Amino acid sequence: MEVTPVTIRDVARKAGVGVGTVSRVLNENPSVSAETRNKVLAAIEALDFAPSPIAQRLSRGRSMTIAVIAPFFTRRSYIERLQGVEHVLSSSGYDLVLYNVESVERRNDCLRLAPRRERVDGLLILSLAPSDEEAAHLVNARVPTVLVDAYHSDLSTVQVDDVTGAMTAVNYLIEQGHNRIGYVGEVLDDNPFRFQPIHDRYIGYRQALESAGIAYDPELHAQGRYGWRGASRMTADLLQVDAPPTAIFAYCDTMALGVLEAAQESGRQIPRDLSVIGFDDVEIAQYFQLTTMRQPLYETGARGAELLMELVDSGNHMPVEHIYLPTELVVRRTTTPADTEFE
Amino acid sequence: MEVTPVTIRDVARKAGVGVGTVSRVLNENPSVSAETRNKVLAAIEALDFAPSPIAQRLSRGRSMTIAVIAPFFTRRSYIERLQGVEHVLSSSGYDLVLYNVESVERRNDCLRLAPRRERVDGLLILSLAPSDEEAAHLVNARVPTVLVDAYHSDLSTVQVDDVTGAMTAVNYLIEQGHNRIGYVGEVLDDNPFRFQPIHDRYIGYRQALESAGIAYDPELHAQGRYGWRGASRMTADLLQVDAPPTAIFAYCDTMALGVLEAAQESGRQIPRDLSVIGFDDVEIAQYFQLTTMRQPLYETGARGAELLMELVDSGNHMPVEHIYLPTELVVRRTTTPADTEFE
DNA sequence: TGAACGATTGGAACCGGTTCCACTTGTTTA
DNA sequence: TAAACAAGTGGAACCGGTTCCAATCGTTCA
Repeated sequence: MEVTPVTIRDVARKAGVGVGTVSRVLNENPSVSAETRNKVLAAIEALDFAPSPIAQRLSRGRSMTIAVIAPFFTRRSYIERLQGVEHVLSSSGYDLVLYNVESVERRNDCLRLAPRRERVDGLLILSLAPSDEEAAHLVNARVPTVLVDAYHSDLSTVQVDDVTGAMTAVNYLIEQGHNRIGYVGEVLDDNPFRFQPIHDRYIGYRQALESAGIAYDPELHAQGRYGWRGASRMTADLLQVDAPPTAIFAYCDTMALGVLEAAQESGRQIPRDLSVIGFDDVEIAQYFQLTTMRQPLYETGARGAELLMELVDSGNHMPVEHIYLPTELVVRRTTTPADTEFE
Repeated sequence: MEVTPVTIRDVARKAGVGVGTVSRVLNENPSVSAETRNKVLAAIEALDFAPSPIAQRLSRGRSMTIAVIAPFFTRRSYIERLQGVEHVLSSSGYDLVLYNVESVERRNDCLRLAPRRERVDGLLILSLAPSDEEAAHLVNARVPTVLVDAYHSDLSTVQVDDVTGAMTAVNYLIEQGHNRIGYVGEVLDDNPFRFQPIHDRYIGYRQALESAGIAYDPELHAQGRYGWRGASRMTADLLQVDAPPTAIFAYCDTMALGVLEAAQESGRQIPRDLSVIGFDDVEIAQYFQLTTMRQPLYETGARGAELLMELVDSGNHMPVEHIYLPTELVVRRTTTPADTEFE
């Protein structure tokens, strides 16, 4: 018994109508009489017919597919954004084709090749900022594109204001009386994926210090990779300088975990001896009672997908839009005023 | 300036050949003379032509698409498996269409609707065990299907032996001299997604106790949901019974975190007062120095994808295969022999 | 009463590839 | 020298839908 591919013509024959009529029934075209519609529906039922999405795509000239390019590594924040994207896309009938970016070559491949032809109706890029050349290529190919957690002036974007977020975090520490505030962050100069927040949060840190009249001390600024392990090593070094920091702002919650670990290993108590503030508010931050900047991860993904849907529906004829979602300071138990006396 | 869709016929005209020849060049059919091939390649280059994947799919009768159905929640373990899947698929030229399952209805929708017609060439289902009826439906639709982290006798599967894994974990605790061993797990009787490990790890726990001659004590078995928060609450209760456990086996690392938290809140020191062992070995387990059963998450995903590729290439004519990957006990710092004296 | 009109409907053409059959040309075989 | 054969190529038919144009038929309007 072979699988018999039932086509729209089989249905037409069975129902005694033309193929156009069957197609109209499938597409809920109102100009079909109730009687005819019922005949067709009965035939569809009897033959267990389902239209071929591929044939529909070819004849409609739309792929009903959105490509999502994401570096989903191991990091929680990418997952949460991806969930927001998936949720919106799945309820709008588009297929989500996932391209994972795990190397810089693949990043470049994806940005160059994905928009080729009518392969996809839209492109949603997570966290990867295209170069001017790449952006021009995307615009030129007329593929509706939205960037999430990344910026380019020529493309619509959904982001969080990382500069302001970082400033808020550092300002909070300053308000608490800290003035030796360390920053444990990602490597600034070598950023092959072009992650925007790496740059912006550092800027926010610098600006907060500057506007409070605190001099930037390179000794209190550590850069490195490898998540919490790296952060832990960097923090260990940071805590050994002559005038160690009384507070540390970490680039992300994962790195904040490393900060906490190193602080404990150096015999410090949190928050008495060191205030720590993270960024992202991923789930584990709650477990550690970590004070952090919440950024609406799921929402940026969802909002980006919604924007992309609008862009696709408009035939890519919408003005470029830059959406910023607010961050929020979440105070938990890893921060405290400077010089607090504990019993 | 409109986007001009360049077709194979434009290329044929430009190169002064027939469309069949262009198609042959595209598909690297050897029966094209070098001279003709060069003419065609030049025309392709000149027109910046790229074949339409959709048209290829329609005429070839293959969608070059694999649907991945996954409950990717918030849990790290799903992500790691998904990464393995993505890696294999992306290097074999198939598109990965992601269906996230976040509710039981969506689970049922996906299992019923996804295999409809030639929508996809293959189906990879993560962690969701189909019912007999659903499995029959899948077999009947002749869609190549592989289950990862789930079992059904009629479908190929890639799994870890959870029963043995759990036994290994509990046996280790028994060898360490523990005989009051608690189990903090997921709810057994109400398992709407039909997650297999929920059942199997419990069985392993029971079998390990039984073969060591230790009576199962329902008071030491807590069931609940909501990740570490739930586990934390359950553990708090468990530690208040008359003869509290000296060791706890947690269903997964996330729940083990809750166990650790509750133990600390009850004033216990880990591992002196309570040994804790988890399952999965996700990244955070290293941070906590958690003793756990490592299961090869990435590898199960990758292996499942490879198996699916073989199945697809064979035209779905391969015998059903059940692959088991080994688990491994990873001893870190949350377990210790019973009655150890610490200075 | 005849023309004009709206509601339905059939089906050819089309979307952009692949594939197979027929045909040409040059070479080898009997 | 004719027949057989291989290599290379053109193009119609096809994949399974959608869409548009033309045709039919019962009404409505002048």
